[in-house]
Amino acid sequence: MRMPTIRDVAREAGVGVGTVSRVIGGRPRVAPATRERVEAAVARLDYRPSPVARALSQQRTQTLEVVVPLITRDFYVEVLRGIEAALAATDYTLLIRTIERPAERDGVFAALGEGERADGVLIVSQEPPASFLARLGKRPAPVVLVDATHPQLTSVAVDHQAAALRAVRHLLGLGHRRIALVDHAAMPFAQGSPAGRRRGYRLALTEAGLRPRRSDEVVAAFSPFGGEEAVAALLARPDPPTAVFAGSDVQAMGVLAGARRLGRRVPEDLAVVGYNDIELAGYLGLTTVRVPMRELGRRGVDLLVTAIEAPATAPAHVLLTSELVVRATCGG
Amino acid sequence: MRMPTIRDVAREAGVGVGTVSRVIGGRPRVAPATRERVEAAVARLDYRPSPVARALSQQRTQTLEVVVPLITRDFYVEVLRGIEAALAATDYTLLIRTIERPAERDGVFAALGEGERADGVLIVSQEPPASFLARLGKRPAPVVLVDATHPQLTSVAVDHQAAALRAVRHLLGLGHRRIALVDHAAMPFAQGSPAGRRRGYRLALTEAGLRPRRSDEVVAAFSPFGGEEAVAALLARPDPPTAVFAGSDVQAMGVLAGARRLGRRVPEDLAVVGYNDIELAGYLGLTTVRVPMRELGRRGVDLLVTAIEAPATAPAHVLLTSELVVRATCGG
DNA sequence: TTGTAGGCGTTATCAG
DNA sequence: CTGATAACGCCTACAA
Repeated sequence: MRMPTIRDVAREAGVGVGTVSRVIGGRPRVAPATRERVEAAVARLDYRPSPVARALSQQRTQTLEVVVPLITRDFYVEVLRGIEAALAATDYTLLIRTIERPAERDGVFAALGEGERADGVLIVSQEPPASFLARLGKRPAPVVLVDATHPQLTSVAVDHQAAALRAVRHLLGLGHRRIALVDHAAMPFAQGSPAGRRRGYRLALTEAGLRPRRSDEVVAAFSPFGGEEAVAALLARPDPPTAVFAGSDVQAMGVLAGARRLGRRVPEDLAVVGYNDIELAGYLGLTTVRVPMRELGRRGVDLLVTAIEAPATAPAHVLLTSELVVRATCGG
Repeated sequence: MRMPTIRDVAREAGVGVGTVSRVIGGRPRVAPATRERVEAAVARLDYRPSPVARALSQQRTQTLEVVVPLITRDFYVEVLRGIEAALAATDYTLLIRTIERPAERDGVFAALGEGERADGVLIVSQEPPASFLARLGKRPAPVVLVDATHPQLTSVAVDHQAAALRAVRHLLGLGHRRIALVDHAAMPFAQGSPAGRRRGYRLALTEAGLRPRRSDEVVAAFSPFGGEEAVAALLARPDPPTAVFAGSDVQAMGVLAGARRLGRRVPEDLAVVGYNDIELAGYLGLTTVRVPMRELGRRGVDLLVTAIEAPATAPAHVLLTSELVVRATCGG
């Protein structure tokens, strides 16, 4: 019932363990005949090397750890898919940690580089806490930030500000002068995307000679309901906006439905632009910002694997670009 | 730059490694004063025990492996959330393997119980291949099937047939006599849910004295587009159905939109029932079958952890029940 | 209560 | 080309 070990194989094949190790490691310098004997013994015993023992001996686990916030959101799921896709080409395995509640955050980061459980870490949409950075200072381990940035750490991010700027400029170009921003609240430790979008939004208005109004920036729940509530409130005002830029397609979907429910036509009465370009967006004919979500994950893995395999170089900062996908809801 | 080991701590604290091991393992029988000295040394050195070495020594990795098909679908994401939730209470860690393409399947299962990389395995919505089962016969390892069943393996599943039966019965009770089934194709190695639903659908019709027609069973792409195409084809027939039972909420969403686009009112002209009860369903007012997706994951973890910690007992088979959530689209 | 030695399964080194 | 043997870092007897 015990799993056969390399020693069992060696005995079975009548060779030393070193030779077996060379054979299963696919290393050269072993006589063809010997190799064959060993392979036969491996097959007969159905031997499989222990990844744990190998990891201890080589100081390498062939595992990547990824820290990701609540995996419900399409954004993270897409990033994960990108990570998975990139991983398929390597022989690394994925260890996943999610931070669903802020309280979990400290524990997760404390255990993060913990005793080399993984060869590298991918942190998605989170700002690493100071304690973690301090630890890194002493024993630098390969870490890559995805959809976040930090001067000392390698990262792959998207410029949310530039993306929002472009989206709002497009609406301005269409003649809109009252444009509302409907976004979700920033996550406790990842102000990133909503903050960037807000800056881009304000900048676009300012550029056009308009004064951004705080009352046009609405924070709504991250769901269609949130979007619907927000648009209802906006349209109930004496001077309603003629366009809405939403911080997520999910909220944009609610904006669309809410506007229609109130008898407004889209895009004639209200133009709507979303963010992310999830699968649903195409179906809804939603004009939106296409964020390279999978690419974020893929590049993250590339950078991490490079960092693991190459000697520590200076942190790289990759910035991916988003593009505006014009469909029906903006009237462009 | 080297990570401190238990030996460094022992030297620093002026004790033996055994004592340090006892302290960090939280075991009793160590003098308070000694314990304090050791803890101080641990803090000073910022020592963290190596999970790899511990795993090798204890033959236990404190890791659970989960095999899940394409993580895009809400169903799997929800199951994963359930798994995560249950895991949070334990000190196990998650190793994830996805099977996006059928070709990956063999490789994943071949490497599955491989040399104790994990203490247990959770297989989601997949029928384990014969080769895997054979291996299990020789060296039984804790495995739990989620949303799938096998006589020899512990499992937690939902009765898709019963759920479909109930949903279609409901439509029949509302007076519908032409009810179409719009479902997606079964995955290569997991006929499970579409097959079960089809049986339930047919059974309900038969019970009501109706003859199920093959032409009323439409296989559509797993997307809103798929649902929309399917409903368009159905409504174009000379004798269109008055109700549609969809195999997923995502497709039901397309059915809704497609029907409306063709000028049909829902539920007056066409009743629609979905499946799964994803978040969007509530928003759309979609009547649907609530599948306990998170619960599947949670129970799976419970069963697995039990199997790991208790001696091998007979395989348990847990069957979870779904309920029909009546909202607006069925006219009930 | 505490220290020491042996073992967990591999890989790497180094004679032969 | 091949076989011992010493790490790798920890845990668990066992002895003191």
